[in-house]
Amino acid sequence: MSADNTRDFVHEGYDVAYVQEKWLPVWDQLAPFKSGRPDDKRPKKYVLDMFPYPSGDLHMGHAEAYALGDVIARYWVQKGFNVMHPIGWDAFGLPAENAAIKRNIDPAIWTYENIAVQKASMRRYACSFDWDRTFNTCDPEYYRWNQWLFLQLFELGLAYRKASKVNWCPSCQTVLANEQVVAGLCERCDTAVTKKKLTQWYFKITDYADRLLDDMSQLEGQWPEKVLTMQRNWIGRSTGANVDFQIEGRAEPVTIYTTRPDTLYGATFFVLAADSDLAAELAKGTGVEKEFNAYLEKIKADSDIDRLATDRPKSGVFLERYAINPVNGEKLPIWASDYVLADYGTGAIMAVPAHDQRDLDFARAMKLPVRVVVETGEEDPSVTGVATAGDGALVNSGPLNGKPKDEAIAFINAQLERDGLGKSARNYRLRDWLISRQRYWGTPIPIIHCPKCGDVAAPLDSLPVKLPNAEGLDLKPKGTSPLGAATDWVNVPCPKCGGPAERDTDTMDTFVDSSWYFLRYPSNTDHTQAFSRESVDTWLPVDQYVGGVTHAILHLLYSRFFTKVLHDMGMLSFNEPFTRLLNQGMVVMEGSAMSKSRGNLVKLSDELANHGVDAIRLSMVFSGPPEDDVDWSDVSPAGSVKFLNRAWRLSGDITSAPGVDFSKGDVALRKATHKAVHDAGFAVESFRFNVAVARIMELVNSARKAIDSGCGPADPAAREAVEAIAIMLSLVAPYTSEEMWERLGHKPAIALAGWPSVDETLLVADSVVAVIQINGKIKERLEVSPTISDAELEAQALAHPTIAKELAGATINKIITRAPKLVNIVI
RNA sequence: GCCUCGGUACUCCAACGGUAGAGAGGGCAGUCUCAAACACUGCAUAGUGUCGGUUCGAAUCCGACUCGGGGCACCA
Repeated sequence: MSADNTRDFVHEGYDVAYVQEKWLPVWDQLAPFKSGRPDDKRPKKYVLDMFPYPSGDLHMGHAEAYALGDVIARYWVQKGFNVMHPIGWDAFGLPAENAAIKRNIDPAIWTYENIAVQKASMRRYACSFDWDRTFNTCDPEYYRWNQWLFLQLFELGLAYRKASKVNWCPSCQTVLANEQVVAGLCERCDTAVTKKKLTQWYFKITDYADRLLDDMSQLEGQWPEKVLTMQRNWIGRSTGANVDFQIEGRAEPVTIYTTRPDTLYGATFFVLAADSDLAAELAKGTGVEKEFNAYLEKIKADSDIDRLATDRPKSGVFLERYAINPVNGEKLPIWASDYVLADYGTGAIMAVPAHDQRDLDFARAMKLPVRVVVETGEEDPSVTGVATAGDGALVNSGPLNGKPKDEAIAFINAQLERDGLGKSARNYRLRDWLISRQRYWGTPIPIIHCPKCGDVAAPLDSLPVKLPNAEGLDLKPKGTSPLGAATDWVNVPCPKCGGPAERDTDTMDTFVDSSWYFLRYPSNTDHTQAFSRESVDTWLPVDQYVGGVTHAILHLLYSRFFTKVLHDMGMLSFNEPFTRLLNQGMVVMEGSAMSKSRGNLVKLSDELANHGVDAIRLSMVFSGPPEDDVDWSDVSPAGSVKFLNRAWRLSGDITSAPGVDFSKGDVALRKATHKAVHDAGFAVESFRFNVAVARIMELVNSARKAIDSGCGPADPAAREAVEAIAIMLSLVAPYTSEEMWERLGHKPAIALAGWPSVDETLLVADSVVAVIQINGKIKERLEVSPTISDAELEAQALAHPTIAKELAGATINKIITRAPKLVNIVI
């Protein structure tokens, strides 16, 4: 038996590794994804993937995210759009610094090496990025504009410095923004966060709280509802009233914030945040000063984790002072407790234990009175221990008696305002964004501290304020910025008075870098400005943003904030940076997140080596809805390889020549083709990529059958089907489809072949199956014309022997007919 | 505790209020082979978390419950 004979039994496949090597240089040369050529008349589409942090090579998570983003970008290119699909690197940050410390090398070297590795991997992964638009945030040409933007915010009063108790990560040895503390732990390293009093730089994002909240109406239906909800929660707007209470023995009144001014008559005590200045002031000189100080020490030692425990008993100290309720003159004992937060509202509250659970818990712990002022019909809170928050008629409340909640709130607000005792107010959970970091590998804050002139902006012509060379600096975290040790760098003359002054030694939170990077891609090589107005007007806002839900609050909120600030500065014409958002899920293994320590890590490089790029991309896209997690143990890359080979073999079977007139082809197969193209396109546009792939698979099956036992390989419809398969497959499997395209007699690049146009007349089926129901139960099926009338279908149904038999002797009450799909006879 | 998304066959997942099964994985059988793998063909898996409601008709809409994921959680 000769080798030639055996080959007949071994089905042909293609050499994945060879094909990958074959096409890359061709694509480099053709640059099918270059955007913004001057004569480009196609309408624009900005498709953006969240840029990666360069920590080592790409992993499975990247492979999923970039596969999905690529399907979208390639789809719009096929649909005739001028797509900008850029990539860059979010290259500042702690991992580089930690790696540098460990290996005693410059973080810059580590970072740029990793970027080179990732970039090469992305190219091999066939990402449709426009490589002429890339940049890294650690390039001085980029972070210079971070500094410029900082100074603009400084000018506007939106960047300011204040001393405050801040979140401190003892492991990272740096401060953290509120958003970076998750359940009391450092977002990055899961270390318990402590508090530290420090003078730090902030961005005044709270000035934009209302707009960040209200403008979300524009994003409704375009962003995942989940993300919008998370942002709303995070901003946490509440409406209520500020009310002034006199304090016995103090000239100045104290203002409290409440969301329930209607319950003012139900206040039975008054609580100050124990760590507030006012609590210390009121405790001073009283008999309980010692006790108060001891309490203060105790709560300072408590971590955020302790504070967040839900079953934590209430604690506090009675200050032996009294506040006067402005509406009824009652004396309310003043307590200091840690259940009131110093930095929310005014750090002081009126306690209404009957209608607030926290106040009730405190009242019960301290044996303080409870007075019901809203009749909700529920049981007495002082008995049940459950505060009643519902609506009802007010009681024990003077002029408010009998009014329902909303009316009472309006009434009391008006009265307080009239009497000068208070007014309606809003509060937010959102705090200003702390941007200083005590680390090396970030953007230096361009401020010079002068003993005479104070905080002075670095002159614009001195930008970028470059990082001092890492060589010779001790980068080990020690709680103060490593930049402080670079004395030559730190000591500069004051730009205002020329006297000796010092640079700010902190660097910026890397979220500053990522808050505007999407504005830079369109004019990434313009080093005279942060971004060119013209290019931004052309390309922005981003039409489609793709990234993980982990950034639902941090990055997306900050980017929206920056966009609004830049809009107000007249630099942007739009308010919201990302028109549409897709959050992809994570890649997990056997139900849990992949990690080295868990021992369930799947290496992307291994998967690519075993199955090839296309099969991995296909597996990611086909695994399920994009927003769901992919469990790698559920997917079969081998199955993807099998399918790609099946599709590829079709391209070798076609015997007609390119350009053949499809309209002469077999109608049945043509219908299958046009339906698949129509449905797959619709599925892609609605992010149901797995369904789009299923439609392609169906067409592959139909084409296989048609070629083997139907119209045959020479029929024009066979070519039409296989060309459509190749083009649709090009979104997911670029190598395979390019190879198919060549075998079909076409020139590269298939990426620019154009999405097949759909002939609407071919979307109508020849016949459909109608069901006949009796009382909603299916009894028979009829093959009918899709254009059959209700009357005709009904007549056919009633005439059907089985139906007629079933109906014999029965009274027909009603017949529902929905031609051409069903008839339901109710008896 | 509050908010939110989800529960469909052995597995991953489809299904404008109208035939529960598109597609895939895994399984079995056949064709091919000396045999196996590949490939091709065929087959099976009666299953919409539970209870109720609306409807001629509910996986789909409504309510309650349950389980699972996610978010928020002393924010007055």
